[in-house]
Amino acid sequence: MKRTNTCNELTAADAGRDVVLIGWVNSVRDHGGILFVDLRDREGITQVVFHPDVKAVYEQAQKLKDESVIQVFGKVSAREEGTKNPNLKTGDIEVIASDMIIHNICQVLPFPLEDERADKVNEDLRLQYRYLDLRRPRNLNLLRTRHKAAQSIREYLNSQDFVEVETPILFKSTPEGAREFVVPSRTNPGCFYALTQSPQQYKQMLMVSGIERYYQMAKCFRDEDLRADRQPEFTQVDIELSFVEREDMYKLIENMLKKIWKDVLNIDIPTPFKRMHYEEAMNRYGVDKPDTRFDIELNDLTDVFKGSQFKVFASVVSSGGVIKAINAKGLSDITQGELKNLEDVAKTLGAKGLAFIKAENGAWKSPILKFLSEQEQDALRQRLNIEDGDIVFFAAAKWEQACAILGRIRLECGKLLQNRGKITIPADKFNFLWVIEFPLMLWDEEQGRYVSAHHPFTAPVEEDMKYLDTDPLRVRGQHYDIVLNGTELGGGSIRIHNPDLQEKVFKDVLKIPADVVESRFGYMLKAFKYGAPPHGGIALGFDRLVTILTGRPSIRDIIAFPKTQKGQDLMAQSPSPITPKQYKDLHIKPDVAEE
RNA sequence: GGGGUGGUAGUUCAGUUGGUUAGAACGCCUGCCUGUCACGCAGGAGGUCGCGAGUUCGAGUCUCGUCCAUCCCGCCA
Repeated sequence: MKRTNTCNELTAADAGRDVVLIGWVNSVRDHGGILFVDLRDREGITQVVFHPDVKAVYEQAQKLKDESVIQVFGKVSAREEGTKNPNLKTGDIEVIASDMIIHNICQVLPFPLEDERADKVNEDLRLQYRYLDLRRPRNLNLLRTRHKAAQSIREYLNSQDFVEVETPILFKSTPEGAREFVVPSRTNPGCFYALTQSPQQYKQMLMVSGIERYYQMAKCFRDEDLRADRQPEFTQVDIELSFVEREDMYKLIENMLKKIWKDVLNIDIPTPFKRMHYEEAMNRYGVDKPDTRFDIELNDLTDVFKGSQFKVFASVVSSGGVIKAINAKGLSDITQGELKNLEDVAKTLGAKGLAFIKAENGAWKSPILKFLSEQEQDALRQRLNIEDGDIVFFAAAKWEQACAILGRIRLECGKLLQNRGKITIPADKFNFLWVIEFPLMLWDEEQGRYVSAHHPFTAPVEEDMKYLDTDPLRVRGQHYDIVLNGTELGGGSIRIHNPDLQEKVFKDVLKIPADVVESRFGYMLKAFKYGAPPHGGIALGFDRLVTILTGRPSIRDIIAFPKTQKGQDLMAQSPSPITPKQYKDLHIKPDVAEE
């Protein structure tokens, strides 16, 4: 080995020992007659001292640049009182250098690596030099935390007799779901693989195989536009079990998350988690992944405005829509700019505007006040508990849309109130929540047919089975989402294992043509006829999980080599063109014609 | 595909109603300095103001286009 110790190890007890350290030059402080180097490896920092009496080594040291890699031979020396550095774990000692090997002189850095400054540097520059950005101890530790979380998950699932199985990444195209990355097949001209969006079908096949308990840290790929919490390739903790019911899944995942939080953060999270029906989540919080760390909730006022003189609301009600409102308590001091922002948010979700009532100095101020009758105002005051200092926002639209609008407004108000110090949304509070009883189907206006709310393999809730033909929207699925502080960590379901029911869902309910069903899912339907066990599973977004564990704002922070919003790797510069020969071998032709 | 924000020195930023030679901090280079730990001190170099048009006597500044990054909507069965 090139070293005797790492840079976090040496203490006063080691004084007098001959040691070898190797690492990066964190900083050089040249005092003319004496020179200090802070030597850093992944474990810590140790101060190395170069004296001019060891002339050759001292002169070498004067040429050192930050981030160069050096190997230092020397003797541990206890620092004299007054020269100790209490901020450093090894601050009681220093290594007096007697010899040094310079392994690599570092060029001038493209950006500073010191955290406070580096965090402000343009992300595209940092991504070009991702290896340098990662070298910062903070970022290196993010990868180590990620590793720790993965270990914790494996330990837990292994202890529960799960078998980790690797499933193919080259799968077949399933155009029903997300847009896919497609891979041309050289040996099958004109045919393409698709990279797995998730190992869903493979893991269900493993259940038919009889593996009973499967997991995988599965790489998944989706060719959709990126977000702060979305990358084109990402990792799922993919789990599937046979002979289980929903309750078993809840317990399994609760215990797993409990262990992760204990192992990584040393925090005990209480179990079991709360459960909330989809409809309740929508009605109270306006989303299916509510952040329950703060109290503002939606109210339904549809009945108040039925037949109202206020035509805008009344007409929405008469056409089957709803009127919903939230009271952002204490936010009447909202600025014009902030109000405008909220309005813009509402508009991006399809609202025509954002009606509000401000309660200030004992009076209500609102552009819609003149349309509201005495009774309506009284009803609002009571139902929404409107007091001085409050502001109420309204949404009038179809149920889902009204919920969605106020769900977003709720989150925005939460931020504004938090900035004003009027509420606290604690970052260290972990409100885990199961959202359950989702509808199995949604009506897709564009396609003019029912579509699966999640995926077509989800089993219907037993007692709703009877509505499958008559009123599919009324059928709830045996689906569950695990939600944490407003983030969907994952979701899963008990699956259909009856081939007749599965076929019925494909053909009769989802109206997928028989030949398409056959080509896309034929092997599954066939497999289910050979002894398919009842089974269910879940997939948790591992990157999101680690993002939350580390408290980072972006998923990119906890991925070693993340891609930009356009899906590029700025360091390796992918994607990139391929050669004409490659096109030929792959039996494809370039088409970069203008749209 | 749509909307917002940003792009000025290696980095982070400032740059007034359009007006002389575009500034600061850190970094870099040179010199000095024997106890610093974000060492200090003195001096110096460093710019196609993302790119391309346009308006103007004159554009970092105004207009249009375009590229890149980022946040959001659509999308993510």
